[in-house]
Amino acid sequence: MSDAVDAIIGQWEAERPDLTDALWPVQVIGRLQRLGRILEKEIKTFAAERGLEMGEFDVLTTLQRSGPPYELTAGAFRKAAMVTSGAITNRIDRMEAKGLVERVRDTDDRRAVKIRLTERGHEVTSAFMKDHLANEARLLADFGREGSEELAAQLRRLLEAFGDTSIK
Amino acid sequence: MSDAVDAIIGQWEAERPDLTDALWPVQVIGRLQRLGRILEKEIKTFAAERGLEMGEFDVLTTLQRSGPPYELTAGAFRKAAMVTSGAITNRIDRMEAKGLVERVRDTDDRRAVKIRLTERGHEVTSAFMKDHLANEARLLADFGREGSEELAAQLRRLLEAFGDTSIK
DNA sequence: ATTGATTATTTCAACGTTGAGATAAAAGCA
DNA sequence: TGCTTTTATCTCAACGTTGAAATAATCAAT
Repeated sequence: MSDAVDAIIGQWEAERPDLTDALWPVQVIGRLQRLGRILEKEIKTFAAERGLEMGEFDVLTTLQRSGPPYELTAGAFRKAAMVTSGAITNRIDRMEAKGLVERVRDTDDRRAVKIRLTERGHEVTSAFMKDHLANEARLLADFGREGSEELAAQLRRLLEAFGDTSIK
Repeated sequence: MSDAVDAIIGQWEAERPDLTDALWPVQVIGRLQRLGRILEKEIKTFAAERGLEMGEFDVLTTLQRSGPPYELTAGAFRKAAMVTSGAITNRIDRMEAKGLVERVRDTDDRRAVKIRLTERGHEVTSAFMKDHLANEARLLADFGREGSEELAAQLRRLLEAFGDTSIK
């Protein structure tokens, strides 16, 4: 069996035989890139159907899973979402306008801004999380749960090799 | 050992125990998303150091590996790069201004536009491909070549499950 | 041959992110 | 107490992508 990445590697071997021995990383990185893009589109569509931008979706789930008091600083989001500070300001502005989160000035450190999930934000998140997970299960249905767990173990090893060992 | 995704799943189990049985897809999809973002940033940085946008980088490599006559239609790029038609027009405009590619009207089908790699585009691509692959090998160095091949086999299975079996 | 549907690309406004600079508060140190 | 450095967030112009509408050429059917 072969996929799109096999085809790409085959093209390189034909056109640039001098690179043949150096192509092995493409087998992993090329596939991870493709899978990342496919999944991003799927989840973006899911979020859009609920009137949410993907980044907003991210903020809501990050807040809910953080547990009481359901608030995190803007900086914490920046790191969790791997985006710049401008993007976070922008997201929170939009979400505050929608009533999903509210800004609370930290009393100890007045530079910091805590983003708190509102009651409405809580309801919205609770409402879609189950469907979201069902959607992800659907995506992996053909691949199977067993295969998923095997694959997950290897992906964990790779993330560790990249030093991605914390959500902070 | 545990990574950022293990931490995320742990948070969900604590905050939403009702979802525990449905969390298994996150082990795969959460990790693929994180890896995708990490790799995207790495390659974006590599391209930027050579004065290229990531999308431009993509066009150059797609053209070179396609072999003689090093030309493809705009539509072929749209599909290969998984982006919209507007993005392709934009990319080609920029790259044409840089002298990396040129537009050639197809004589058979005059709706179609062939994008052809110029001599200069060829040189630029040849110049960075070796470094690009070395950079990817560096990223996977800790994970190892053997582990990479194992992982690649499973990722291929997953891509096939998603129906990603062609570069067309 | 004419009409309608389809296909390929371009145009363009809206959108979210980036990244540098600005603002402001806190921390470190003399 | 002052002074500098560091930290946290916001501001804003530039940038690339999206997605729908426009343009133009080909195909299909009668």
